[in-house]
Amino acid sequence: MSNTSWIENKLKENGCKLTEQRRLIIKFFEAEPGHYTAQEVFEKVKGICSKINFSTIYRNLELLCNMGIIKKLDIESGISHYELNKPGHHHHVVCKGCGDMKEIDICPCETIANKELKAMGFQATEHKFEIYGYCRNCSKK
Amino acid sequence: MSNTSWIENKLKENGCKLTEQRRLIIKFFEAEPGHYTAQEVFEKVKGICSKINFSTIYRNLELLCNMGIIKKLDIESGISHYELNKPGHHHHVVCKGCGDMKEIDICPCETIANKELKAMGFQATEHKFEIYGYCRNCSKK
DNA sequence: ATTCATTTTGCAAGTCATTTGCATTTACAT
DNA sequence: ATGTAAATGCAAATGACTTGCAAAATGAAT
Ligand SMILES: [Mn+2]
Ligand SMILES: [Mn+2]
Ligand SMILES: [Zn+2]
Ligand SMILES: [Zn+2]
Repeated sequence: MSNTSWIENKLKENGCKLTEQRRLIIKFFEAEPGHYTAQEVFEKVKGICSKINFSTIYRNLELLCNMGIIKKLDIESGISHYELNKPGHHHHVVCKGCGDMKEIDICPCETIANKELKAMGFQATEHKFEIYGYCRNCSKK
Repeated sequence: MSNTSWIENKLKENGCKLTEQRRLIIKFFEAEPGHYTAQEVFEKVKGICSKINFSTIYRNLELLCNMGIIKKLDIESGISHYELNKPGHHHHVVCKGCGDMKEIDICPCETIANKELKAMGFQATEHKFEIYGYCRNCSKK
């Protein structure tokens, strides 16, 4: 009766093996919700399993993305962030000062975009909405 | 009395020199409005000025971005697109089938996001809003 | 517990877009 | 025509990410 998360069950169901590395990556996302780069995941897991390799991180991040367990965010040009894939969806407010990423639930598609899309015969599958600027702390110089 | 564009004037005002390469890059964006990768700009300009180098393309794209003449778009993970920076701003609807990028003028910030941002004391400077999916042609399989 | 097919890993090397250092060339004010 | 700052071409470097492959680990079947 280990405290196996739904994630680990989902992996098993799909014929994936539960390696220490994989467990640690998952545990990290579950224990410290946030938006992380592959580098950050690597460093965190490396603290516990020092033999882990970067390619293992990438391979597992991709696997977890494909299974819908985590989500890849292209917030910053040239570097991906990953977050646990919560039900529903949300958008981000990103501070260019401290890098903090807050989440917002307002969604442009529900309110304004959908009718425009229908008019142009476009089948939308996903969308991105991010706001950049300075948070309260960073803007008070 | 050459038909010098406002862009070339702006460059001169800032002490930039008008090289053939620079002129050609600008002319391309003006003559064929669209959303281009550095590669695409390179190929187009190379057709006229065969000695042009990729680093010249990148250096000029950055320069033109910094001067607000063109805009860098991070639509696709890992590859930047550039477009002429029109007055006002707009957003994009991107077809995952044919790659076509249509522009839309509806803006989530004007209608919904601004009050939320004010409430959280966030000073927004920019935002991104993109919709992905399949255009009329691509979705009729 | 042992066996074994299959999956996963570590490692090293490879991509690919973009950047950088530097010697040479070019633009343009004088 | 000259001088100087700016820009270019070239080659090498970067940095995030990917891939091939032999060795190791997992877990289902004995
Ligand atoms: Mn989030
Ligand atoms: Mn556009
Ligand atoms: Zn949304
Ligand atoms: Zn907008």
